[in-house]
Amino acid sequence: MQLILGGVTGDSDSGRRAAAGPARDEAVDAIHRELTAFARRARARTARLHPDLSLVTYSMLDHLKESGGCRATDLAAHFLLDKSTVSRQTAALERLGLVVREPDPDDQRGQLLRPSERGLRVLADAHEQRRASFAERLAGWDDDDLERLAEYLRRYNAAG
Amino acid sequence: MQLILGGVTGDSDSGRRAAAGPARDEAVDAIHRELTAFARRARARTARLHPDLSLVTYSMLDHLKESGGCRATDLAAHFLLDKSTVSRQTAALERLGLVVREPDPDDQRGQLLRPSERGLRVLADAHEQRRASFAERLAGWDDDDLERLAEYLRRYNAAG
DNA sequence: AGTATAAGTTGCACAGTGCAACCGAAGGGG
DNA sequence: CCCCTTCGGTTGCACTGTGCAACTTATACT
Repeated sequence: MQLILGGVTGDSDSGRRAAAGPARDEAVDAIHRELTAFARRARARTARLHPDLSLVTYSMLDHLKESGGCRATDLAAHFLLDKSTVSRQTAALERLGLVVREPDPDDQRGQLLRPSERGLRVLADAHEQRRASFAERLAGWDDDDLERLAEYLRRYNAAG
Repeated sequence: MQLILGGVTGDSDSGRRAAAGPARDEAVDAIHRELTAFARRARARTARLHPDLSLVTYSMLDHLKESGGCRATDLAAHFLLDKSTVSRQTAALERLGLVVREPDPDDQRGQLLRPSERGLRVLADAHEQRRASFAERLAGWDDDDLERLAEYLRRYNAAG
């Protein structure tokens, strides 16, 4: 997923950046508040959409697909989770038949995790449900605004 | 917290809005992915910042301050949580001495919840910590971009 | 070879959550 | 005026997600 955008002032040489001030503080506050509000609701909402696929397992399965398969340790690093948590979630995904394990050819200690056929189908289904829910929420938005918001969020998360 | 902004095309009469297309789908996908990535990390991060004040209790305490005091039921409605969850979280806040209960003068069944003196102090402290962490993350951002992002998020959450 | 390191699993504890059952106080017809 | 409903709140129960620590096994390095 790549976005090629113009118009977002990511070039950090603009003279007005990082100017402390009340307006800026308010913007930071608002971003803080709205992002946490989103975080709070996301968990509750996604739990209802697809019973077998929580927010976490969905994200993991998605990452396995996007990365073309990786080890549990890589998942833990990517999602900033403890390896025990990853171990349990991947075990659950395996029990559901959504991922398959194969020995890592490069390192006999590790296992490569990949989505199974069924995993890919369930993922596509869940993805479509979620995308539809998002699209509905964003229905009234201008294309330019959508692209700017997408780029802002990518920039924000990339910084962390 | 109010932001008065220009430049955000919230007027939904623009001719290019809601035009389905691959670019728009990619933007929606990216927003979906980045927001969930944020949600995933927010919980883990905020848990470390202030041990007594989780993301949930912090948000509740903040809402009690901003609303000037409200009932548990109001918190549940605002945060889309079960009343039992709110009951437990507010009980925890009370045990910590961060909120006080007083009988609701209008309805003897309910109790008004307010931050205590100490609650206000702890809240201000936690707020400052979080704001600093956010400000650091957003240090390289142009003021205009910050305000646009804040407005986008407000608009997004308001729609839900 | 022997030791340190890395991947993964498992036991344990704990927070957050929802549902259902319950209690007590208002409130609204009969 | 009394009963019955409704509403605010608490508690018991179960379940998920999580981290830490201990352990197992396999690799890597000196």
